[in-house]
Amino acid sequence: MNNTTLKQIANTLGYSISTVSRALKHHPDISVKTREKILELANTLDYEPNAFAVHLRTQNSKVIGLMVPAIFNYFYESFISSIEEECRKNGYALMILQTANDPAIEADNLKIFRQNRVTGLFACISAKTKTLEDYQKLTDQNIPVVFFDIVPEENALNKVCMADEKAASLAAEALHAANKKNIIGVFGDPLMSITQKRLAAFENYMQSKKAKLTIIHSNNSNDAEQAVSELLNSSLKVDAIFCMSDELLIGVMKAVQINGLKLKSDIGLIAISNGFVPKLYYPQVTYIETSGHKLGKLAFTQLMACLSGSPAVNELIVESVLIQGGSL
Amino acid sequence: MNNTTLKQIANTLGYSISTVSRALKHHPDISVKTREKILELANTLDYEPNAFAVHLRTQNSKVIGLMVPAIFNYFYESFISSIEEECRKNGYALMILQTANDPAIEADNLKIFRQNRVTGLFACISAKTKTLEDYQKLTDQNIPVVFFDIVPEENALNKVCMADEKAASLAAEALHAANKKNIIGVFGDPLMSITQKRLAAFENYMQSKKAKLTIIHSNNSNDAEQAVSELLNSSLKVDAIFCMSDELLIGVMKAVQINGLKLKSDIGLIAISNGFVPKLYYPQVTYIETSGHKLGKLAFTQLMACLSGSPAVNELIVESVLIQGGSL
DNA sequence: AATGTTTCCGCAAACCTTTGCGGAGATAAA
DNA sequence: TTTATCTCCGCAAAGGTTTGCGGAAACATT
Repeated sequence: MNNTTLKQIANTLGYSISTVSRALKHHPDISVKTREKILELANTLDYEPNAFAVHLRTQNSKVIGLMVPAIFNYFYESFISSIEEECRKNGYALMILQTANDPAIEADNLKIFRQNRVTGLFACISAKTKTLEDYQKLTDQNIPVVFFDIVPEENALNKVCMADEKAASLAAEALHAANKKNIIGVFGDPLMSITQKRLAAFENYMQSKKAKLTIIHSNNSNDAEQAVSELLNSSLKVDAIFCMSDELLIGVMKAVQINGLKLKSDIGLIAISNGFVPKLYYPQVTYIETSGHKLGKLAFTQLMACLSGSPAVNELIVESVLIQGGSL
Repeated sequence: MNNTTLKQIANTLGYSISTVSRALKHHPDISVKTREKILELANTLDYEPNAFAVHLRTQNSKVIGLMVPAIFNYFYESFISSIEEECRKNGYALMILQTANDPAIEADNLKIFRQNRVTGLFACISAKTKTLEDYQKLTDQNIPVVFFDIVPEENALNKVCMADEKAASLAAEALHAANKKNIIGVFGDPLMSITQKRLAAFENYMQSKKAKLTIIHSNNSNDAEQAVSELLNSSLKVDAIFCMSDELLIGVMKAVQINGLKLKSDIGLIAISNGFVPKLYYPQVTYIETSGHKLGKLAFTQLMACLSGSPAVNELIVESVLIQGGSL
């Protein structure tokens, strides 16, 4: 572990540590000649400031935390990818932890974030999170938290999320425009606020158009496949399916393929999605875009605003847009 | 930033800092009574040790670095997810950076890792990486590097990767067993060693079986879709397709669907894959599994071995296995 | 020649924790 | 009573950096 330190440079050159430190960051107090000498030696010695010492001294970690249920997820990937990009551009490092939707792990993770004195945190609460007090501890320590995607109900929090109601009603609108009247709606865990919002908006629109709606709730793609398959083989008349997420869409597409149905001619399909899954099929599945990438940019901006002392607590929304495929 | 420190606890209780420090980690020198008092106060004050101070003092960061071309990738996700799991279990935090296959960004990232004095690093070199000297700087500082998936040619390095040759010949074997004779092989960038290995093994086996082979190289799923579509519509006789990666498989499946072909009856298909993409379709695509998850576990074990002082530089291989679908 | 300004640099404290060493008091052994 | 052994705790240094303040030398101004 022969890392070069300021001290080493200072000693070999006969300057003080403070002079070296200042020279390295082009402080005007240091003469050009001295600076050059110091920079040169630092360079040949591959000097890198010890981040721990810097952070300890400056009380600023330049590390941002990110917590998601699972990295391995069509939506979060693009969010993460987008955040990482912004972090690097702005000189932050990114620390990522997964909760696996387990509140115990979630609490552990928050502790790790606190220990590492992250500058800020992006958090997607696990579906089963009951209390926010562990998050509160962070904000008590002036560590801003920006919740994204799956966010708590409470008001006085920073949140960025998709326009859930809007996305669901856009989908409903598209189904109506395509003259679909007998519809299966595939939704996720009824306890999640995201499910509730999307379901409410979807039902609301559909009722106003007098469509016949069959709602099912599935926790994963396998469940969705099973449930939809059963319905398709029952006496129920179905002319279209709506999926509230990519995960569920995968199951539904499996069911569609297994039953030998052709999209559009045999059955209509629309989903709320990040875009990756719908494009795997031909014809492409028509979807309402919820861009993790855009959400990431927005979340980062919000966190930066918090860090620069903006007191405003915000709830920001990324608008959704209909992407035409060939499935409706 | 009212973080509680050892000093605060010590002062309010009238003990010295060292006593508090020891009590908190159950050092036998401290009496039970004292320890209890200290633990209690620490608890109500939500004391968390300042990771920077700890790391600075102990010279051990407990942070592990991970660098990939892109997080948003079917293979790397599962690798990352697996690594994150192990890290958390072992008390390490994980710092993730993307290279976007840009050597300049790659160098920047390595600098960030050095500054943060990561305990170890998992690295997947970008396709265009020319020199390893930036990596060398890390190993010079006793930071072990484990290369994974796309690894340098050099010998004296820690590497974990898939059994590339074996995977390709397994696929070839399966094609032969299914009596396929006119085959399109879809491969990636011919400059990547992973492509070369897989191609060589595949061609080698096929030649021995006198199969008619048409090889194409594509850089992404769109290219693959285009190229395969053209071939399918040409006069070429084709009874099966082989894809060396998930990315390419997506394109090929698009072409298959667009041309209205049925897997197995119209055309055979086999891929080397992580498993996620093949399972999206029905029938499921038969594939040779290259598990990012397993690779992650292996890589982690190897890094731990390095950290515990094992001098052995290793090249480890994850064996591949055929997963039967319905596409052959 | 005396005073005021710059220019350039070093001192030392602070950030928070860990840990070797030593020491005071209490208990046990002789 | 003296000596040896424990028990429990504090001192102080170290890890690498940043930064307010002060000071010596050089220069410019009267």
